[in-house]
Amino acid sequence: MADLKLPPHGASKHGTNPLFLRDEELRQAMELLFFAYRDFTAEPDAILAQYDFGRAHHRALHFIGRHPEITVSELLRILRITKQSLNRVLGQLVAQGYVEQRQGTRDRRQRLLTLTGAGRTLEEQVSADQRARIAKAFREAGAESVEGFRKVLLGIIGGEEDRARFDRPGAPRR
Amino acid sequence: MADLKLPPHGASKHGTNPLFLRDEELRQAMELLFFAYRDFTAEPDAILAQYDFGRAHHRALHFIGRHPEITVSELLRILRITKQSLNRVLGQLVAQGYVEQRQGTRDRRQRLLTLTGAGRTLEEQVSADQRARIAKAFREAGAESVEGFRKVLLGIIGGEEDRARFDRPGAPRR
DNA sequence: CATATATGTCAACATGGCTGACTTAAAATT
DNA sequence: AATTTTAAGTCAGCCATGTTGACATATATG
Repeated sequence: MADLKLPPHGASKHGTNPLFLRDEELRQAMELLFFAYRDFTAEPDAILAQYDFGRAHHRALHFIGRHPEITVSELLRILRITKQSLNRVLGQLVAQGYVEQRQGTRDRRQRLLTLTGAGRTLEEQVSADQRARIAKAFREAGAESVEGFRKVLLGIIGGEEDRARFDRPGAPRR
Repeated sequence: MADLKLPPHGASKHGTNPLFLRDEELRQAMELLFFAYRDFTAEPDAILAQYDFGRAHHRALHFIGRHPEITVSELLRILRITKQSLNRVLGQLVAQGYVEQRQGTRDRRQRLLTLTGAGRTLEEQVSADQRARIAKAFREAGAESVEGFRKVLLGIIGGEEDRARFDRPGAPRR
């Protein structure tokens, strides 16, 4: 694969060889992901900077918000970072009153994480632009396109565990 | 927006209030983007590490590959990073023979960037998993879904300039 | 000729990843 | 009951990649 002899990647937008067309299609998709993600994160990053927080804080706020009483290990599994990295961020969020830790009852080793009121407010504020951006894109693209968007992104996600997070009750079974 | 009183973000998967349903839908989309991007970048990052390169190098390789003779300022505009950040990365790629710089002919201040053979080989290798991943997702989701995926991601991208990059000759005009 | 533009460079700093080593408390196993 | 495993936290240091600010050079443009 690495030593295929190919023309410059951008060279055959209108080429006749279907292999090149396919490559062009795939590389366009890569770029779509890059640009969308770049613009998707720009605004939240700017708002967070005012709180001396970064994208890492937002990710923690988001997933704690979505899963009240989430355990530290589950959060680590989702974010795929080390516990040292997470603890730095989590410590700040707890110290500044955005996240609460409670000892688990079934397993008292666990520290269950939940947003405080301030935490929910902050998350709402930080994600407002992202939600508006997605809403606009969904509205413009239409319901069918939204379904396609979901299907393709699900296909890109690697683990069955993570895909299962998006099972929808009323969705067509395929 | 920040002081709306909402239940925990994950609380109303089957709720009856359409506002909550909408919020849930939007937040799911945010997560889809997060997980897809996380898994999309994991493999390339691992391969690049063997060359003592990072994701920033990959982005440069990708866009130089897609746009041979791209100028530094155009690359900066795409990546939205400072020229100091780019130069660090670019310097390494040039020093190690993956990227060539040529003086522009029309404007001799410009340094036109192009991948060398080694650069193309490296980019091919690093992006192989990404292309395979997208190809699999496209294949499983079907052509209609791919169209929807494109439309939604285009809607997420902010600037008209960047959207124009994806104009397709044969695409339906809507 | 004066000014604006494209590029490069030096220095210092911040964020958020990482590894490795070690601790504590509680659960699970033997 | 003793041992081992697990969940979480901590300290120390490293690295990649972003930032700002100041300044330099060559070339294009008015």
